[in-house]
Amino acid sequence: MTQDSGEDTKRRLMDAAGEVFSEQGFKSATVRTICRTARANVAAVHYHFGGKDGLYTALLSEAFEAGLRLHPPDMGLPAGAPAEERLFAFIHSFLLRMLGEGRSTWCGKLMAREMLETTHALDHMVEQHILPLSVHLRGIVAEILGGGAQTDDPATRLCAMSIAGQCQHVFRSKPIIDRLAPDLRFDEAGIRSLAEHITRFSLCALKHYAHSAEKPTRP
Amino acid sequence: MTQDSGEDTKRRLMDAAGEVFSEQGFKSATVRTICRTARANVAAVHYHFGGKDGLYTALLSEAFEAGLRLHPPDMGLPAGAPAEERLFAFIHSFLLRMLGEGRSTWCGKLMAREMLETTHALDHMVEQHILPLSVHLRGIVAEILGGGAQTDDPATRLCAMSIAGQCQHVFRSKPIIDRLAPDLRFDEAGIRSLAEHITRFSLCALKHYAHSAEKPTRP
Amino acid sequence: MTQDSGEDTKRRLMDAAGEVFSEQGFKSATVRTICRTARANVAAVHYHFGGKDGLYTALLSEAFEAGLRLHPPDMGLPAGAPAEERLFAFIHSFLLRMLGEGRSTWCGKLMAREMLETTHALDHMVEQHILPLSVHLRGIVAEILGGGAQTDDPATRLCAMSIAGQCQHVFRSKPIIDRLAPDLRFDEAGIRSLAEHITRFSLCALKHYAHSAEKPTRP
Amino acid sequence: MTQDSGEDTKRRLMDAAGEVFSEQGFKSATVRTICRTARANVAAVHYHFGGKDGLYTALLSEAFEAGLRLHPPDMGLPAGAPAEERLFAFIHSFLLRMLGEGRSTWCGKLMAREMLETTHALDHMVEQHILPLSVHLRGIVAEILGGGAQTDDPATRLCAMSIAGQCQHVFRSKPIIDRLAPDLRFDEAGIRSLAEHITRFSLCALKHYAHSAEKPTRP
DNA sequence: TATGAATGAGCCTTCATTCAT
DNA sequence: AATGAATGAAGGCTCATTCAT
Repeated sequence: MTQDSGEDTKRRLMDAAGEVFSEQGFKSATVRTICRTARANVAAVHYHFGGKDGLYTALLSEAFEAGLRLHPPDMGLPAGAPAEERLFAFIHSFLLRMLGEGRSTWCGKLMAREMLETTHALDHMVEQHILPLSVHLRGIVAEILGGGAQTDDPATRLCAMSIAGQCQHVFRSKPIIDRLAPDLRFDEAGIRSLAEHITRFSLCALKHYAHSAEKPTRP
Repeated sequence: MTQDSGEDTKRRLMDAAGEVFSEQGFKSATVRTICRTARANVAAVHYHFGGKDGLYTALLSEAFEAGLRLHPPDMGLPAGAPAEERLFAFIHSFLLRMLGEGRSTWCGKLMAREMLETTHALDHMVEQHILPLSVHLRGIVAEILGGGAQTDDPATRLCAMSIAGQCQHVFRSKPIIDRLAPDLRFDEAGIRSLAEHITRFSLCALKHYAHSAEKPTRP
Repeated sequence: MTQDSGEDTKRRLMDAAGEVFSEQGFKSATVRTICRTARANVAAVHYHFGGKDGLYTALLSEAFEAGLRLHPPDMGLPAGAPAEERLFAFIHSFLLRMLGEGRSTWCGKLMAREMLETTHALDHMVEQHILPLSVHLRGIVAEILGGGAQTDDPATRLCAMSIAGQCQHVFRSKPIIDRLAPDLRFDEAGIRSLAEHITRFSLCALKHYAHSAEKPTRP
Repeated sequence: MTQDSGEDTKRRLMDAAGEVFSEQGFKSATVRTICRTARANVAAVHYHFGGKDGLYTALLSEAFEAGLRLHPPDMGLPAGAPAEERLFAFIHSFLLRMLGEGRSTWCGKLMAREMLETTHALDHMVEQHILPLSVHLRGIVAEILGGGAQTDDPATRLCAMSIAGQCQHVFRSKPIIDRLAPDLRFDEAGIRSLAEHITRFSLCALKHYAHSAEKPTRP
């Protein structure tokens, strides 16, 4: 209708796709539903994105970037800040990206679905966004582990995985957590509390990991 | 064909459904595929389970119990065993249930799906199986935390969540982990190694959690 | 509905496909039209033939065979009959197959369309049905040409082509012939007259072909 | 883009349509493909020709005339040339128009299509171009038949049809001929050879047709 | 005059489900 | 209890066409 309706329709389609895909998953979501939500024609998706796949890929890319832009993993901290603070920033921003409100959470939901029904978009996503995040976290971890730990050491990798796992859990198991611990709130303060716990738990672990027994003691 | 094919067909359908659903997801899986796998007629699913949904629900119920029966959370340890060993057993059995081979893993995949599209089956699942597991874990955690920590303390809950999160992560983010760390193997030895790391990481954390600062230090 | 409705529906679909495909061509014809004509469900085509392609291939095969069964190229003549008579039989049956009435003419129409929009079904058709016909004709031609002419000689091939061309023309250019020579009738007697002309024309040519100048004289 | 693109675009569209329509057929060819080939906008076809149909009709008209202009049926021979030479010229030019390269062949393909789905354009085409060609050929044929044969005699008509049929066959059954006789080439020399054969075959027939038995002998 | 965007009808196909046997 | 055939509702996609600029 308007002169810039070209980009406008594209925007509306992306927004609608974010809603629908993250709620129903790639397979379940239908192009028709997305277009109805976006008040656009069925053919618009194919015109602008080349098909359902194209729309999904474009969405995934954009969602990740939007999330990172809103809640960058260093949360504005200077690169020279102490590792402890940088770890907290990483964890806090992680939770905000996935538990916060608005379109920044699409990404988390979409990725969670991607874990169940992997599409070809995942490879690109890992290379482009997830690997850098992983390197970032492992840099912090290696510094805290100390003792000459490197970013690529197996121990560093495992510890980073333990931290990422804690972060993702509160999001991915939300339905269960809601039932087991109904008093946990996921508002701004609640998210901050969670971030503080995970940071504290992880710092304790990292600081003593190096001096702990390789295998659990068996007296 | 055979005379006792009544119950037999039902059995074969469940097995096939486990395979197909957990590999392709609920929506992607087709009744035809399941029936072909089970060497049964297309209409058999509707005859025995009333439809695709019914089959899925029936499967979900059975899968959890089968998993717990195969890899009980104490792995046969006596109730009086040291908390460290019981923690390792809990973590190890957790991983085995989800990363192992065969029908014990169906449950994990199906539960992961349930996190995205909650059905009425979840409430029953939580009450019946997950809450007991949670209590079990929190018992161990409280004991290790020491200092009079109770099973219901917020700190205990959070720490238990951190442990469960680490366990679930290796399973739920498998597609990503496969890409980021292609050398990680999930055979028997690999699973054991993972369990050892998570136990070690968590023990370090638990043992020093009580004496750590509430908030990350800000020197 | 009835017990043998399985084969019945298949039959009706083939009949409808013959009508629709031969009138509209492969691309233009729609599965819906065919199914409506056959009073069958849209999905029936995919159930019985695996798709539009499958139905088309099956139809083409069957139509050719039905035509040949109804009007065999020797028209019942003994193998030892004189070559002239066998040539007439070949030409006459050719015209009957394409200009006659009923389903035997589908094949001609379909093949005509195949010449314009070749589908993958053509290769099979050539190997299975057309090559044998070609060999048959060339056998007769070589015998009439005399002088030791072989079935595979270039001259034999060209002459056979000239004969086949005449036969096909009356069918393929029917709309034009109807306009240029409106008095030509294509009833039983008319077809016989045409066959007699083509046989006469071709016999004259074949009998003197060998002794004619290689190139048209240029005095 | 350029100032004179008005007529220029129309030209390019016609050329592109000739290529695409004659290769893919009316239904298969898409407006988009044609416009892409012509480096024109999707809407250009509708602007200049009123739609896909209009473009096709316009093309059909032009193609026939272009073909006849390029390869006239007398191929420049004086009207007084011997009938044998004029027959060869007629046949040769016929083949060149349909088997040659470039835009002269569009006509043949489009006409072949018209035989299957007659449009209102055919009547005009017959009156304007085909009837004159028919008269031309029948004049030659009557002369060769001799014995006072007239242009309008049934025998003359039938023989002319036999000749036209041979010419059209090599073009209309090309996909089959390519498979049955893959060594036949349709380059300049190949086309000349074919014209020589058809002329020779037809001359043999015409010269003895009058004295042959009405019906094939039955000894 | 020419264009990029938008439209809606229609196509082939797939699927869960039901029916008659 | 079990089967093969049939059904109808979508689903993704393509296409000719139109619209606003």
